[in-house]
Amino acid sequence: MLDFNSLSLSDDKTLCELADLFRVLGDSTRIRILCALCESERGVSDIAELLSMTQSAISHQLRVLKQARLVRVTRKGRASIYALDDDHVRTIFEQGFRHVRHILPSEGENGLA
Amino acid sequence: MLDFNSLSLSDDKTLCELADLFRVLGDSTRIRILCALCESERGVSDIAELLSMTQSAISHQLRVLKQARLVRVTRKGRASIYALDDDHVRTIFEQGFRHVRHILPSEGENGLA
DNA sequence: GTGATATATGAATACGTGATCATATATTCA
DNA sequence: TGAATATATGATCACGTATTCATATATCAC
Repeated sequence: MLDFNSLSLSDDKTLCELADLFRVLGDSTRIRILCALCESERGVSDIAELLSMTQSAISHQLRVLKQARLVRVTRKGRASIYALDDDHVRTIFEQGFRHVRHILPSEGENGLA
Repeated sequence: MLDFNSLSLSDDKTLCELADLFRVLGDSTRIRILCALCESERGVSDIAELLSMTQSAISHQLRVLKQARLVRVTRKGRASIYALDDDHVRTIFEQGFRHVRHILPSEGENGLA
């Protein structure tokens, strides 16, 4: 557990970085990209085809995800292979899903998924 | 652990809800409000003063946070007291911080906080 | 009831941003 | 080298949204 007293309002820089992280996650295209990468690493055009979007749109979004340290790239020939930067992203996702799906309707851990 | 195979691209509705949740978290004002509420429940004008913002701006944002089920309200006299909806929010924050602060540089759980 | 206080809300505006189009860069192969 | 393929990038536009201002609603004290 982290110490949330350290999250006091004085630490504005960290809070802005946190908001920035969530802002990057707050777009359905980027979420779908990350989901695609949860399964396995992929090239740009593969992702574009998976999501039925243009290569350009995906490339632009991958740039955003890379800047946020959420994905990493490796060149393989003329392809850029993108992957989740670490398993961290999965954990953030997991908590988000718990909220969205109301696994914890109000309090208590008795899952009624 | 959740099953991330269930996060396949077919489940677009859930993915959009997830993006919506993160979008709400992706604003520094709302993050600061939630942080203020991490400490204790508070009235609107208290929050406004804490963040040096207008009552109106805070009220508008609290509405967004309420719609996202991130905060709940109780009336006490003429004051509306806002609080985190559940401890869930803290957990989501925690994961976000872990990423921002790079507590896990690449992999492994050995915290070098 | 009136006045004071606390919050909510609607309209307007300024700003950020996601997708598109055209084009540039990079890599492989002949 | 030149053609083909894969990706990156800059400009533009349309749209969403955070804040402000003015005002409405609600609650308490009298």
